[in-house]
Amino acid sequence: MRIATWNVNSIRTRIDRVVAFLERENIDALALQEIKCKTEQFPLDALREAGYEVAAHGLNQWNGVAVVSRVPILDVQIGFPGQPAWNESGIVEARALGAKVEGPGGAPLTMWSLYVPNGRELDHPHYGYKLEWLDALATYSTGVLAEDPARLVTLMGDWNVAPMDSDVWDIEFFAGRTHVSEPERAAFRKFEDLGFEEVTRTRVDNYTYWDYQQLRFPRNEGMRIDFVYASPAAATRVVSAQIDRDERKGKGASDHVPVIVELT
DNA sequence: ATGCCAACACAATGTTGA
Repeated sequence: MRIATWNVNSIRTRIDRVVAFLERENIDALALQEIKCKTEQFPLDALREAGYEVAAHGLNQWNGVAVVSRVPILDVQIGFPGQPAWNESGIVEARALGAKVEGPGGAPLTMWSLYVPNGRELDHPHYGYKLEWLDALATYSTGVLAEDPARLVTLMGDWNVAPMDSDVWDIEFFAGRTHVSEPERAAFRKFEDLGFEEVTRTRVDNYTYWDYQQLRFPRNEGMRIDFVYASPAAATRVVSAQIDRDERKGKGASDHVPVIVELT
């Protein structure tokens, strides 16, 4: 079974690229972030024609997450228990959707599509929100594994954290900025302590994001911030991972590219 | 060989992203 995650930066703008990607890469289930539309605005028709069903959650033009699947979606969770609200609004943003799908060998697989808050600046309230958000996700994930350690779960998406210096094109450029600070990195690493394994790091070496500005892609000045954490049982089923760098090319590309994981 | 920011709402700019 082939699953993937992709910050698509507007599903309505990029629906054709998404359908082409699913078919080209033979993807069974795809976690999307930044769909940038309300749930009812999600373009379903082209995906249905291609044989995919959709679980989506979008409140407005910001954020928004979804899972697109050609294997049956058995259950959907909007947000995770304990997910913090964005303080300035009090709204629990559309940044997490869990879809239980018919997974490898028919075993249920819960795919969490996650769009971790950006943080903006180190002294901005959004940064504290980001750390709280990751901590709350870790707490929830601890409970999930405690209930049943054999569960197949993937925490996949745009983590907005570059865990290692080599995950950014110039660590000096990021001095004093978000994504590389130690608290963010510690919050990311915590999932390893809980028993999750980030399954792409050892299998593929590439950036997953290049800014639209400053010729970042032609110069290969990117960031690695999209990851797939797998529960212990899911991690043992991983056979390969790839980063679809070619998706960043050409007119109408998202600034992120898909990360693909094959499970057996 | 990828190319100098893009998407949204809303109607001229403002917000967000990383």
